[in-house]
Amino acid sequence: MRPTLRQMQYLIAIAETGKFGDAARLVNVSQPSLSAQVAEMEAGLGVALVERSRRGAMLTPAGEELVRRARIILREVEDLKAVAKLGRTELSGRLRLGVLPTIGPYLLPQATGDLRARFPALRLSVREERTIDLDEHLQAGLFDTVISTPEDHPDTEYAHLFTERLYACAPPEDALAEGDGPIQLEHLSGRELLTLGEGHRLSAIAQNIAAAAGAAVSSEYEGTSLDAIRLMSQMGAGVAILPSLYALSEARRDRGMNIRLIDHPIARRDIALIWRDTSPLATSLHSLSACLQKASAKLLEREAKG
Amino acid sequence: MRPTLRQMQYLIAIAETGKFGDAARLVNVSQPSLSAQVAEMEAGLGVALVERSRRGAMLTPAGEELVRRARIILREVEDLKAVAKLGRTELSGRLRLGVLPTIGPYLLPQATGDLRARFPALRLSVREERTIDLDEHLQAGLFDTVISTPEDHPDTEYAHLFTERLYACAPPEDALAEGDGPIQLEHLSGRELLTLGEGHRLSAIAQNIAAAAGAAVSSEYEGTSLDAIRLMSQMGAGVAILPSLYALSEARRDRGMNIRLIDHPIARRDIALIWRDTSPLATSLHSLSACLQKASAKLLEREAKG
DNA sequence: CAATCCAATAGGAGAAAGCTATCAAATGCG
DNA sequence: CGCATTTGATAGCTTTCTCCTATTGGATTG
Repeated sequence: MRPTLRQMQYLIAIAETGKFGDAARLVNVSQPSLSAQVAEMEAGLGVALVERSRRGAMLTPAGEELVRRARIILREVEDLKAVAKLGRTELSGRLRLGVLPTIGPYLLPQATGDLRARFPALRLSVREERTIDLDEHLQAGLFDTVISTPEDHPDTEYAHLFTERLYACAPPEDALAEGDGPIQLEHLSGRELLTLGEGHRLSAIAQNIAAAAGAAVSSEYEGTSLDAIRLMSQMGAGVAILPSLYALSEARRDRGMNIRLIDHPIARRDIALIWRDTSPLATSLHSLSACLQKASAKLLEREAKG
Repeated sequence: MRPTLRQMQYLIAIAETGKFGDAARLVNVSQPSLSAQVAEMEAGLGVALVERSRRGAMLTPAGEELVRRARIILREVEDLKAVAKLGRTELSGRLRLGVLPTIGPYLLPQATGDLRARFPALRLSVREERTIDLDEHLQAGLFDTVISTPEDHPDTEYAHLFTERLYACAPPEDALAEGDGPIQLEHLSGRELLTLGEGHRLSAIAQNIAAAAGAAVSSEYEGTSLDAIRLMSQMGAGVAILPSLYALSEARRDRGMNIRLIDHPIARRDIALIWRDTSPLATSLHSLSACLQKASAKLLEREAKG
C-alpha cells in the first residue's frame, strides 16, 4: 500500500531537519535507507517531493502539501494505537448488553456508579429483550454479552451474578396478604397466577409453578410489564408472580405492598452474565460481572434475612 | 511502523465480509496471509480485534472502533495520493514567487487570466523585493522562483521573458519632452537622473547610464517607488529613468505623460523567470514562463512599433 | 459418517528494507 | 590554493517481511 507510513515518516523527518542525514538519524535509520525510501515514494507518486542540493534538502510545494497531510495521517495512527492501548487493559468503547426486562431496570441503575468508576471508557448500550430473542441476538453478534439464565443459552460461557427467587403478590384483602414470611407452593393451590406474555422466561417458570401447585396461569391478563402485573394483582385479577429484584426494589419504595417469598426450588433461577464461548472479551467480562454481582448483592440483602 | 496500512486494510475487509477467506479474496491475497497480518496486528496492539468462530469472523468492540478509525486513515491516504497526482502534471499548491517591484505590479495583473486557465490548482504567493534580497531569499528557499535579471543570480537556471528597456521621462516644459522618438545617451548629458534607492537593480543601471552619458544620479531624491520618481520628475526634480513595463502601462493610462525610449545597449536588461538549478520544478516553470512571456509581449507591443 | 467449510499452521520463495562502505561534488577553513 | 568535511547517491550484501501453496484441525451439515 503505497505510500507507506514509514515513507511518510521519513518525508516528515526531512521536512523537520532539512537534511537527509539528520533525518535518517532522527528516525534511527541509515541515510541510504532513508534516501531509498524517499526516492521510492517520489517514484510511486510520480512527483518530485524533495529538492536535493549541496546545502541539504528542501521540499517542493507538492512535498510541503504531502507533509502536511502525512502529519495528520501519522497522528491518527498514533491515536488509533492509543485507543487500542486503552482497550487492552479494560473494557472500553461501546459494549452491547442485552438484558431481561425483569432484571435490567432494577439491577443496572444500582450498578452504574461502580461501572463508571471501574470502566471509565466504557459506553454501555443496553437493550431489553425476551430470553429467546436474547439468545438469537447474542449468537448473531448483535450483543457482546447478555444478562440471562445460563441454561437457556447453549455454546456460551457465563459468570454467576445471583440467584433469583420468586415472590407472590396478592390484593390487600386477600388471605395471602395477611401473613409475612415465605409461603409454600400449596398456598397457591387453585389460585389464578399473573405473569408476563409468552417468550418471557418468567412465563415459563410461572407455568411450572402453576402445574406443581395446582394453580392456573391467567390467559386473559398476560402483562407486558411487571408493573402492569402488579397493578392487575392489586385490582384483584389474581396472584402476581414477581422476581426478586422487582419485588424487593418496589417493596422498598411502596411500603403498602404485600409480597411473600415462594419457598420452593422450582421458584429459583440462576442469573448470570453470559457471552459466546468464542468471545475474546471473557476476562474483561468477568470483571464486569463482579460489579454487577456486587450491585445485586446490595439489592438482595433484605432477601437474605427474610 | 505498526500497525501497517495493509493490516488496517485487511481488518476492514474482515469487517465488510465477516469471513477471513472472503476478506482475503476481497483484497486479492491468500487467506493465510491475511490471517497472519491480522494476528500480527492484534499482537502488536495487544488487543483482540476479531472473534473467530466456525461461522466466520466477528469484530470485538475494540475491533469495531479501530475499523472506524482505519477507514478514515485509509481514505486520507487516498486523498494524499490524489493530491500528488494533481501535482504530478501541473503546478499546484502554493508557489512562492519573488518579483522585482519594477515589474510585478505591471506584469502580473496582465497574466492572471492566462495563469488561472492554465494552472487552475495554482495559488501564487507573490512578494516584491529588491534584486539583492530576491537572490538571497531564492537561495534560502523562501522563494520557489523569481522574476529578475539572470546575471544577478548565480547557480540558477532561467527562462527568458522579455527584454526590458529604459525610458526617460522629463517635465512637460523640458526640452526632452518636445520630441517623440528614441533619444541617444548624449541627450542626457549634464542632466540629473532620478531612480530608485540603493539595492534596486534599476539604480545600478541608472548609475551606468549616468557615467556613460555624462549625467549625474540625484542623490537627494532617491525614490521608493516608480510612481514617486515619475511624480518627482513632473515636478521638475530631474529626468526619471523608467523601465518598459511601467512606462508603457502608465503612458497608456496617462496620455499627457511624455516618455522617450533611450536607444542604447546599456539601457537594456533581460528579464527572466529564474529558479535554483537544483529545482525539480524546472519543466513546470518553463510553462509558467510561457504564460508570463505572453503577457509581457502584449504589454510591450507598442514598444515594438516605436 | 462422509462431505464441506473455515481458520490456523508449516515450509519455502520472493520482495522489501536494512546496513556498511564508497563515491562524487561542493563547501569551508587554513 | 589545497585539504578536510559535509552532503546525498550508489553498490553489494544481509536480514526481515510478506506472500504463496499445501495441509491440518475442528465444527457443521446432509
